[in-house]
Amino acid sequence: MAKQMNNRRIVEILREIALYLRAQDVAFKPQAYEVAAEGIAGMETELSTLYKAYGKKCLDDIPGVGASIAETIEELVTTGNTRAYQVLKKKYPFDMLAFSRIPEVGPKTALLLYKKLHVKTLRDLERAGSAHKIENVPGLGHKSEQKILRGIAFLKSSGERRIIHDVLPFAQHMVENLRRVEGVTHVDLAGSLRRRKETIGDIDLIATTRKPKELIRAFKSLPEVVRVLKAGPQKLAVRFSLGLGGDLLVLDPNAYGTGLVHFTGSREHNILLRELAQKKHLKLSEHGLFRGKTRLAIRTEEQLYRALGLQWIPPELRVGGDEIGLARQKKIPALIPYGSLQGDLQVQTDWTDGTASIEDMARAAKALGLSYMGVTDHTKALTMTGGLDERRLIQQGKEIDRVNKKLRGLRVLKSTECDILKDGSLDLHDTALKTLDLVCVSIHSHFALPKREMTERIIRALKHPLVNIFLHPTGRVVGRREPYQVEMDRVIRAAREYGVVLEINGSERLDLHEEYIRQCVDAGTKLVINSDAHDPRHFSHLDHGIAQARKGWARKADVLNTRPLKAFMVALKKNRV
DNA sequence: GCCGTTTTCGGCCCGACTGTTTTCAGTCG
Repeated sequence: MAKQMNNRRIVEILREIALYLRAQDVAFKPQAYEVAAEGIAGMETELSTLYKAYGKKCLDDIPGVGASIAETIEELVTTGNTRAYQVLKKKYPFDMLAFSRIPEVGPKTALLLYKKLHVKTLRDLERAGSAHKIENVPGLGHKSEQKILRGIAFLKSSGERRIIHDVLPFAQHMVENLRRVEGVTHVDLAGSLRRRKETIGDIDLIATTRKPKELIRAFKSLPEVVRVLKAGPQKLAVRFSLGLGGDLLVLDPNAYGTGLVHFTGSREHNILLRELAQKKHLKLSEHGLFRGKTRLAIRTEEQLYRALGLQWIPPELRVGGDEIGLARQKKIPALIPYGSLQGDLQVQTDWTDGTASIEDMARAAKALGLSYMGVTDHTKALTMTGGLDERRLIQQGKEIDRVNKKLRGLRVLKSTECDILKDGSLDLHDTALKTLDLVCVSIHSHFALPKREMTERIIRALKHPLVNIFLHPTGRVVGRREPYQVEMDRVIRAAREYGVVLEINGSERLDLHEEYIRQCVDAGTKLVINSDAHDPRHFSHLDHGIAQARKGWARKADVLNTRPLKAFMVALKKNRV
């Protein structure tokens, strides 16, 4: 194997090839490269490892990857480069990917800038703009130059996508304010926020109103809106104070369903829907579903999907993969509903690195409608958090007894986030673990073990007869830490075999990734969704955990903490063989 | 370059907005 080729780099190369092809007006191929790139972008498993294990046939199941792109990927994985890309790069040696990230600059403009100004990097381009060279390029002008310079400044300051945990509350606050504007009948989130992608690149809001001018004025004057980029009667593009851009789309109330689908996306999902409509001799756009010039009476999303012969598809599944085929066969399951959790099995307190007492955390959990909560403070191997040893753990049990006596309506469970040591043994003695209601385990050290060794280490821990739940199973933190190297298919099978439940962690870890959740669902490996709260405010993470589960096609029955305490404990013990 | 509930060949999504243009191309979602 040559240079390490990770999925991120493969996706970049496929996207850049697509841009070069678009710039040269090549028909249809760019779309093919983009679809393949999106398919790979949604995977958590590295193609290079899949390829090592299964060879080229591991590429068969990726939507949009056919014979030719499969060869390209094989070339990338084995040699670290590909002929198709090298040829393009040699002909046009400039940073196409970076230029195209500038708002309002696409592949054609990017290529034009390179050809006329011989600029290769963003820095070159910025210099050319400052020297007023861009405005003299035929087809561009002063306004374009200003826009490009502003765009580059924006790129420098914003740093691309943000985690949904930061963006969702920000966007919901705007939605609430806009709903109060006179004449407004609907305001909703659309785009990647509604699909609950783990990172968000822009914020899309959609609305209907009897008084469009009032709504547009109110939107422009929101404190969150710092700059208006475009302002038509139906569409406004702005930049928000969070450092992201976004749109407000004002829809015809008679076409709210089709508008909602259109602006929810994904782009790839929409293309598949419109192709399907076309095959039925219909035309689909944000304005409705049309037969000839007549608009069919479609008011809701459900009606639209039905008219296309499909089950309604929840936004979280609209990725442009296999969801449309399964919807045609009526095989979209009832996903786990938001708000359906009855307990939270991972909560830290001020006994270690949490900010609040057991009692305060319990009251916060109860206020959110939960009826049980597991206290999972760290164990002694994690010295920097003041992890508990056996003696302190038993002391903590007494405090939990005290809180349980005092508190009605919520049961605090004695638990632990027990460290899995390097060799797969546990950080606490069985005698202490036996005093607990349930035992959770996780990894916080030796992240860099070779894959085989890491897998054996984890499986040894799962085999331990007292272990119930494996927390944040891959160690990832969105945007900050890559997952450790581990054979997840083996872990998922072992969890099922030994009756251990895998956690979906709703904090900024979002661990498990949805790809593995779907594998768990298929394998019959049970799941729980936890907040990993270190503070009373963190129970809101549960919602992100549910979104994650939904993206992984999980149903209520797959997630054990949707059950009342008694049934949960029965399922947890029965799950153990 | 991909794909199949009319297809292994012949198709391949739709409209709003802007800028630099005298009628349209490029970008975006």
